[in-house]
Amino acid sequence: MKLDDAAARLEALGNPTRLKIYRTLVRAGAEGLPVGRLQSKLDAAASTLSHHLKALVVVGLVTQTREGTTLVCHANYDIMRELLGYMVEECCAEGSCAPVVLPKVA
Amino acid sequence: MKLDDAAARLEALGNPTRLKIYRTLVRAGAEGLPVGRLQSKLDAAASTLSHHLKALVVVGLVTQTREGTTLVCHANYDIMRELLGYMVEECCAEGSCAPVVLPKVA
DNA sequence: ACTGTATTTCTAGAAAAATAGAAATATGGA
DNA sequence: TCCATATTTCTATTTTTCTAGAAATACAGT
Repeated sequence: MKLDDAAARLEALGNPTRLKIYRTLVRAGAEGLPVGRLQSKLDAAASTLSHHLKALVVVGLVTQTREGTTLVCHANYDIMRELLGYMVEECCAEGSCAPVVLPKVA
Repeated sequence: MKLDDAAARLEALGNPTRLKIYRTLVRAGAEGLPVGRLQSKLDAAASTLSHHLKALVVVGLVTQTREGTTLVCHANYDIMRELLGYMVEECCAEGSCAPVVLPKVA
């Protein structure tokens, strides 16, 4: 992952509303959640939510699949994995190491 | 870690200049780097660099220790660890799981 | 106290982001 | 085709961020 891509993804996550959206989708797992469901859960104006969702989709952290009249949103786990990898990459390459021990997660 | 703290930290990293600063510090390891060294490495105006560093310090991702006339900056690995943990926490709690496999790092 | 180096704070202008109402578009069904 | 529901795009306003020059502060040495 390039630095600018990583920065763009981190920026996308670096807003409370968007982080809440993303986490809600992570919790939802593979089946995802419709936009409308997100809207009621997060209690945001539809246009605002759409705006934030777009920001997450543009950087690849969220994907959307249409099911009839509703749009279902999914967290993209691959991109998240890459982003996490980027964040700890090359740790201490030029100095003594204070190792970044990654947390254990399902 | 609270959502707002996580968002603030991600936002701090979500700027190419600040991400470069942070990664440079991660590479530098435990001994850190003086502000001036960062400035020459990244070729930024001193005031701009100071501004960005402050943003990283405020959210706890970077710490500074004075050594005489120079300020040495260090990546805070503990905070990074917590942030990474937060990002994958509660994966799929409400749905079938597309597991987030964490990357292996030193 | 005076000088030099290191770094921050002040300031201000330009650019970008956040919010949300209103209008527009897309889909499926009657 | 017409309607209802779902979602986005348009538009505008307010707020925040970015950038960097100039001035100020901090420290160590003489």
